[in-house]
Amino acid sequence: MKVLWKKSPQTAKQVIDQLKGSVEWNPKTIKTLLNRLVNKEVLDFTKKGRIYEYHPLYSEEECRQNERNSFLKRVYNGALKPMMVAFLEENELSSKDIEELKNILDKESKGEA
Amino acid sequence: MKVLWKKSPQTAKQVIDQLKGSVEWNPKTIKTLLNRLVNKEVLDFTKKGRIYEYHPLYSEEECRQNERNSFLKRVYNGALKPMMVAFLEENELSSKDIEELKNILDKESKGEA
DNA sequence: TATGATCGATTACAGTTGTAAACGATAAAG
DNA sequence: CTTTATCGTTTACAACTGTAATCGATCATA
Repeated sequence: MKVLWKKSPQTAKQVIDQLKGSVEWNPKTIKTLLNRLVNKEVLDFTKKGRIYEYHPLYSEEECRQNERNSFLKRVYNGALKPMMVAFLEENELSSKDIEELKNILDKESKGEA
Repeated sequence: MKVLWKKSPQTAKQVIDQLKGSVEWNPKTIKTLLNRLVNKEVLDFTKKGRIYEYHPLYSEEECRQNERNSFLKRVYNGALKPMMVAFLEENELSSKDIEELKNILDKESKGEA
């Protein structure tokens, strides 16, 4: 539902058109979802005549941060390293990515005396 | 609900006792949950007389793996490196952990020629 | 101005989850 | 043997989610 993160504000019709092709939802369904997101206070809108322009109340990065924290807590009880190890062990990374991650780790170890 | 991962099999009563203190659920509630987990085929049981001993059908690590994959896909569209970077940037790691992670990364870069 | 298309709001309805009580069978206690 | 406590099973019910149709108002069109 967060086609609105790519561009905002957008009217319901615009959102529906965006989603056409990517998912197979009835336009009615999308209206309902927009409505519910407004009720949950994650979207807001401004009236342009009788038409609403919707816009997100939270950035994609804010949501990701929430997701990261809750995932880490729920699945790993907050233990970061074991989680990192598991991800590293089951996914392949390009050597470039590996270098970049090592650089970040280096910076971290400097950050704390 | 996965006190059963720590020790299994266990009867409903044992599970209830385990949970006493950690969470505030009515024993009835716990029975319901056990039942639903059996229906969802994530728990199974063997009858000991009229009492059931429950045991998990999937290991904790199997579930974690699922959680990891769905999280990575859902929140990061499967892109591992950005996810790693975000986790590293918002959490502190001990220098020991940092070293260990770097070692793993080293091994990975050797693993692929 | 009457009519049909379109908007957002309201209502629908099945499935899942949180939280538990009621029910029927059996084992334990008197 | 009767009463009571204890099992697992079934039923309850509200909130939330997936998926949409309907309704009342308004805008566009004939």
